[in-house]
Amino acid sequence: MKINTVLQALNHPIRRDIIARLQNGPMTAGALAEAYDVSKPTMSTHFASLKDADLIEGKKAGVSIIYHLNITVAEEAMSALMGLLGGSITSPQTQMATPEPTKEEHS
Amino acid sequence: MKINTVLQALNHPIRRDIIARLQNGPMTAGALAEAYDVSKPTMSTHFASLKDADLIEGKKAGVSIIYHLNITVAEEAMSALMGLLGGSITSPQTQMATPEPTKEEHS
DNA sequence: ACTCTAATTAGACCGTAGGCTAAATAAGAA
DNA sequence: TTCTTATTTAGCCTACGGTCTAATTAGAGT
Repeated sequence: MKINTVLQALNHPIRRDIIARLQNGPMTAGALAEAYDVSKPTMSTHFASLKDADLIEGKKAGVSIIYHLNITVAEEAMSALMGLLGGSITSPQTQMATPEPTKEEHS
Repeated sequence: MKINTVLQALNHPIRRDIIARLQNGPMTAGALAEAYDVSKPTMSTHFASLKDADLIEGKKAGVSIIYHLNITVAEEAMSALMGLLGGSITSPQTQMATPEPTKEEHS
């Protein structure tokens, strides 16, 4: 799971809303597309973005495609974000930090 | 707290790394800037993005500016993301969901 | 007042994300 | 096979994000 790709995917209101809807159960691409006021090709790119992040998966069902959440990756993303944002809760910041001497590769 | 702005802010490796560093304690803008291989003005825009999301706050200290994490907003962001990604863990998806009849405003 | 340092703002450039319409693909139905 | 429906791909356009250099603001010290 790449946190970068996941955050990229979450960084759009429609895509977040798709995730919220899929919490209630799988839906076809067409049914999802009807819920928003953008064209179907545009929705298709949103699906692609979410698939790219592995947050959703699509199964062919006849002529339609049924999308469902990928629970595993959603959980992984959560714990990664907890590591990022929640780390401060347990270790309060009292002292001034000093910068690393070397130019690190940032994730 | 606007989840949109927060995710926007988190959607860059340098900005995530800044947050990670500030977990260890406050740092000046200059000290943070030295840690990455981009220009200081570029770093300044990253600080602005994080400030816009209220994830960090800057205090003037003489000629420098000391940035520190805004724990409150980080926690709020976490619970918002848990609501988004973690909702499926408790309520498993078994049935096919039906689309909402009205074109809703998505958050 | 002048100067030095720290940080931001201004302005420009480039790449990519998000949107559209039109065309292509895939699968069932006639 | 041909038609129809569902979805994606292709091509294009616009807007915005990330980066840079150069200029500007703000403070502290001399």
